[in-house]
Amino acid sequence: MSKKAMVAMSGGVDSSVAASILLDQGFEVCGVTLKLFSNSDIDITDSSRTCCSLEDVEDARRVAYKLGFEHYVFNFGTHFQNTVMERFVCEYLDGRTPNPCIDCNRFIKFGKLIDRADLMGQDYIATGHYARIKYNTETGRYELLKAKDRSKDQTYVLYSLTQSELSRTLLPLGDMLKSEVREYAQHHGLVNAEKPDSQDICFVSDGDYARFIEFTTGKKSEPGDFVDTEGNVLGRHKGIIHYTIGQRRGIGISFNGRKYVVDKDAKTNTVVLGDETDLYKNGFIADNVNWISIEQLNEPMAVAVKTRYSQIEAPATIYSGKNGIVSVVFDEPQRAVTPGQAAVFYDGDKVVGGGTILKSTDFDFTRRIATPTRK
RNA sequence: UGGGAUGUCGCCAAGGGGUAAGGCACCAGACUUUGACUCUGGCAUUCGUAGGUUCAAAUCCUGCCAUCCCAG
Repeated sequence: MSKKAMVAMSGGVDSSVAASILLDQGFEVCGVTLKLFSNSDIDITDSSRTCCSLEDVEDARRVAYKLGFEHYVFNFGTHFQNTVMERFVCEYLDGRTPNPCIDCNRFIKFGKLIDRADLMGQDYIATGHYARIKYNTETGRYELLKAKDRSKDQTYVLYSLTQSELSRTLLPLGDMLKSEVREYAQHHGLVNAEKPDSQDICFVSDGDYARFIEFTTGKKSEPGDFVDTEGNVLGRHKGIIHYTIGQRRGIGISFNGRKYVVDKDAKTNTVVLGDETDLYKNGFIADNVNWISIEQLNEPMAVAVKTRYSQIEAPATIYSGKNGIVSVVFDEPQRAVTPGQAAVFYDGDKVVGGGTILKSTDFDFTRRIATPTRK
């Protein structure tokens, strides 16, 4: 009897091709599209949004119909609001910079969806992510590996997957190039073969996430002071949620050269501006760590770290600390390490694990102590 | 009121007779399943103002206006 796989279908090419491939491989496939919010609830009037719109559901349904398998729509709206959206807003208000896509994967696509798949007697869930999962017989652990198509690799947003989630997940596109996926879609006459890749935060219209936060909380963000690294006031900012570490544009004040947001302080509602060189930090500490290739970090380990989605990883050493905290020391200082963003540790192609950046640190090599950069 | 200095894009700023550099800011694209960064492109028919000299003036001359500094 063939295994059952439930494919999370966004309506885009990737997940559609993933479903088709599983069918080729002999799985008993069903498709599911997640309804995460309705545009009108969150003040989106632009009907061309590419996530959760009616067109997307229709695209997924048409692919399912063409390939001949069942298609369902699950309404995860409340859950999405209580986890992804809520956290997104709170994080920004606290002066951090969240990555909602990672939360969505953790809580929705691989959390809630697996629960639902269980109820429906499914053996696996599958998605159109570009990454690979392999079982290592020596360590007895499921490993998350980079995709064949390095330019599309999505291991960064999947670092939070647990062993049990990995054991139940199929990622059929891990060994394919994006161009091959598009070709496949064309040969099989899938309606969305030419559909543009999705991007930006799905629940925010026209990229104005600050407006979303203000709409959700019903409050305008509080203007405050821009200060330099010495604490001198340089001007007024339009609310701390509008800025993130490393940001240059939108400051609205001209200086001799380029200035960047170097730090934010939610308590004093202050945004610190400085030069590019002020952005480089020697390390950081992370919490909420999830280990994948190892069970736990017993001794310092040399890894390559990614502190943002589109970034070349940097060599570093990770040390385990108290309460599951991990401290990371870069071989070379790295630019704009931002609290709230995910840090993912790699050992070659393998994801060792990852966590959330708590704060950057300046490691003083002469004193051999890691100190917080600023308070 | 004397004396001095300065007025070139929203900000800073080159240019000192030959037909308006550059930086910042801003805008638009590209890149991107987060926020950013980055990249590419756009951005003064005009140089406080009114005249004059010249083939030609932001650049020289004159008046006026404005701002700043020093005196009293």
